[in-house]
Amino acid sequence: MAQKNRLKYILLGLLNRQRQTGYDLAKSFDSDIGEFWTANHSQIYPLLKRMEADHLIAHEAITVGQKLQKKQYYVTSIGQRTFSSWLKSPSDLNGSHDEFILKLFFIDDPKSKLLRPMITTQQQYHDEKLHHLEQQFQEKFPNQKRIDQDFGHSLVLRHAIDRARGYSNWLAEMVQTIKTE
Amino acid sequence: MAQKNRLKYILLGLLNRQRQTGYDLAKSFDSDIGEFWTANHSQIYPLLKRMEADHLIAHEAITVGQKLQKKQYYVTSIGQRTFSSWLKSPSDLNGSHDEFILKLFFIDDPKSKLLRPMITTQQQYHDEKLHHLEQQFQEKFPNQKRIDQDFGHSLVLRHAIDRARGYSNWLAEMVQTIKTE
DNA sequence: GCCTCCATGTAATCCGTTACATGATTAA
DNA sequence: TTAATCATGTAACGGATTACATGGAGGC
Repeated sequence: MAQKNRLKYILLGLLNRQRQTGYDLAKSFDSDIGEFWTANHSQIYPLLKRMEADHLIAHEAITVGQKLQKKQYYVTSIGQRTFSSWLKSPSDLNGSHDEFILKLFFIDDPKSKLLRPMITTQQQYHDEKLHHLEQQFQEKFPNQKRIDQDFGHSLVLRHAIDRARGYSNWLAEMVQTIKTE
Repeated sequence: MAQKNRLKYILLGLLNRQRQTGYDLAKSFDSDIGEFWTANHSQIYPLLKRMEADHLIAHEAITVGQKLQKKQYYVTSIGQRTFSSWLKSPSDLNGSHDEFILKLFFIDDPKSKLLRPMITTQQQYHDEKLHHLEQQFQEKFPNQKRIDQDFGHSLVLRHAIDRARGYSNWLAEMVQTIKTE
């Protein structure tokens, strides 16, 4: 296997909100979800077929006008269980696509019981990561001379630290937002 | 084609610093560059062969001990031109792997003439992006009611804004750092 | 009638991960 | 002598992009 097939869960999540066609799903990646994830229709259509074969979704054929057939997909009960167990599973963020963000996107209810444990797990991870990065910086760039030797690397590492810090702050803010609700 | 084969440029960049083996290159992804990019040896070895066939790199066979042969790769003049023209080309960051960061990693000299134009291009991009995201937030979440309806989405969008803002600040700081040198 | 958008697919190709496979060197 | 590390590869598979391909609906 290559990746984790996160797209499958995105489609389940979107269909869970409302039944729609492959075309509609593809459009979502031009707006909303496209802010942090990409997918093409050529990837979506075959996947929908596979998901239907796996009984995660099903479709209803709808005729528009005289001839045009469109397939309106909806999530089966198996699909719903699959999706919700994915939401509860630990998120691995391997550098690029952030699975945590993705899961968060599908938590519509601010009072969801899932939120708090998800966030605290993520906080642990990010605190460790931040600490690791700061340690790396200390080790690799203890003085200005080293920074001048490896300038780009120092900038990138500093950026990674900034980002991790920003992430941590964002998580902390989120906890506050939930607390007051 | 699928991606942009950025790994090719990473390998060129690393080899440009010092000639080394595929094994050494693979190790880099466990430390330094691994902070923001991943690659396995099973991806690296075949790619090195292809790059050699394309005359971007060449190797010298070295015998260690009695039998062990290792291949020490180095960049050819064609490879050097390829690498430097990549450094100068516009960076597209399609959501996940950030090519700008990657390029920055290879700018060793804080006085490099490449830095300033690279940064200003990136600043334009990010200012636009930040503006776009803020506009999106205004449009989609004009009041608390909307936020409560689509809580996860609002959090994710807010995070994207935070991140873009952090990125912009980081770029601005970088300009300052360069200015004073 | 024509253009835009809706709607659905396949093919070719490349990228990337995991697993399989082998063997040499070196230091404890 | 044995374990860790060095060193290099291939195979299988799935993920993702680009291009190719077709046709209907609806508005002007």
